[in-house]
Amino acid sequence: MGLGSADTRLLDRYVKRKRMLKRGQILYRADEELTSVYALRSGSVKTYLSTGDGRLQITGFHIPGELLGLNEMDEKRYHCEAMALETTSVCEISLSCFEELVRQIPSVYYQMLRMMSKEIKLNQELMLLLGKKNAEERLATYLLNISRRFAMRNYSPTRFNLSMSRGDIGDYLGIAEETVCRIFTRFQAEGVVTSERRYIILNDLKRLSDIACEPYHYPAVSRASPPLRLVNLR
Amino acid sequence: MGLGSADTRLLDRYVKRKRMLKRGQILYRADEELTSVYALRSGSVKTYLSTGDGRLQITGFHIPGELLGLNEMDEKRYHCEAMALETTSVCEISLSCFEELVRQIPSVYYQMLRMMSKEIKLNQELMLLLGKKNAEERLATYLLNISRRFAMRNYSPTRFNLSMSRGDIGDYLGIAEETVCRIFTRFQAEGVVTSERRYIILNDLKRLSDIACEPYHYPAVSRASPPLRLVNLR
DNA sequence: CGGCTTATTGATCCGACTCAACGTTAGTGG
DNA sequence: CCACTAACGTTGAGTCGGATCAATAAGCCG
Repeated sequence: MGLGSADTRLLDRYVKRKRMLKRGQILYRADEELTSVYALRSGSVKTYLSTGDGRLQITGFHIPGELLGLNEMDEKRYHCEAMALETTSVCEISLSCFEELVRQIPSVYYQMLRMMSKEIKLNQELMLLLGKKNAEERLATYLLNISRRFAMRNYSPTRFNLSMSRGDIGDYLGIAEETVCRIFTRFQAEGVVTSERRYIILNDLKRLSDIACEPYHYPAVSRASPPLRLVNLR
Repeated sequence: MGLGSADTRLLDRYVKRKRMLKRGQILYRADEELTSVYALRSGSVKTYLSTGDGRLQITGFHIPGELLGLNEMDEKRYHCEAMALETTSVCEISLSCFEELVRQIPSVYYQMLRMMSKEIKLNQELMLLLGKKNAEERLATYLLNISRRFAMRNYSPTRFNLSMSRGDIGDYLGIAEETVCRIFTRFQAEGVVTSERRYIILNDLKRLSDIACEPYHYPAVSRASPPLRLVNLR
């Protein structure tokens, strides 16, 4: 199902160059022609869409191992803008090289479908959140998603550092920065989480699940197949 | 890029059976195993996700020519529930048949990527709407999207019948049914639209674009490549 | 150390929700 | 074909969650 290590090594030959981004630097802009796809090696990236008058909606936070730019097959043009949240390293793979790769390793095609399918699901969950949940439910849902994501990578599901600001969280959850703060304070007062700026401890996953209005999953159940790794991380 | 008519005829052999649905009937449920994909022939379908306590978010309205169930490659399990909005006819294609088809016509693979890519873009636009737009902007955006969709199929972009109720529109736009009504009334008072229950006339596309906070496109510019037709319609 | 970004808290206000009532339409069964 | 009924659409009144504006504190980077 995944690529073997031989495939990974083969891929190394296709990698054009590594790029380092500092916090706030832009990887690509909306409407720009799609020339490359990017594999994230370290750091993190936000992608977002904006209205004509400057309001923006963050559509996703991306972490090492993920591939950026593959959702754009339809028009060969980036739809979102992508910005580094911290010092970030990506591998740039030119589109022609990537297409050559797909010819050599056809299973990548199927992997792409799976990745896009997963993205669609994530997006739909986010729509449910944006359309129907209140601010508390939004933040609880968000913290649980982060937690699962860390658990999947064998990091602690209950203690972690966020790479995004309160404002970014708000722009992702469709609420104001101030509301994010207030609810962090409220959760802290109730003992559900401990938060010291970007360092977060989740004290009660069960209660968070209740607040988020989601069924409770015991942490670190990673029955799902591992994500596709196109590059060696770090 | 698209399938030829020979391919379409070939596909006919793979179509297992046609299903007729009446308004309110369910095509598939969330968490059900993915056994078939469905090509919509006539009518319309809504897909939606729901929270544990019954709130729901409509993730899309689907019209003839579209393929349902292809977003589920990741876990081979439907993620949304799909319900007919009116009397609707679909072609059921079993998953094994579809996989056989893909082997015989590899271009379908690429088409699937394009379709999913387009869906991701639509979903992201909807996220921006849900996260950052007010009720007026939401309804204006919605009416314009419908209009473009009709224009693409050579129907009138300014006069049409909606197949969904006010409640459905609200559940799609993340606002209450009553709010949808009020804003229809307001738009009507301002002369931007004329609405007689589900029959809608858009009197001023330019003004709608301004309200929606989107750049104005002259109607019926369909430079985009036509959608994939897997079945003959009607 | 100084300037800048980020985080937090308070006060006020408003858009949209909820609840409720009522008119209208379409669908059903006799 | 008509009467009945349930679903749909509309409008009003009152309320409230979260936005906005504003001020201050706390880190962070050069």
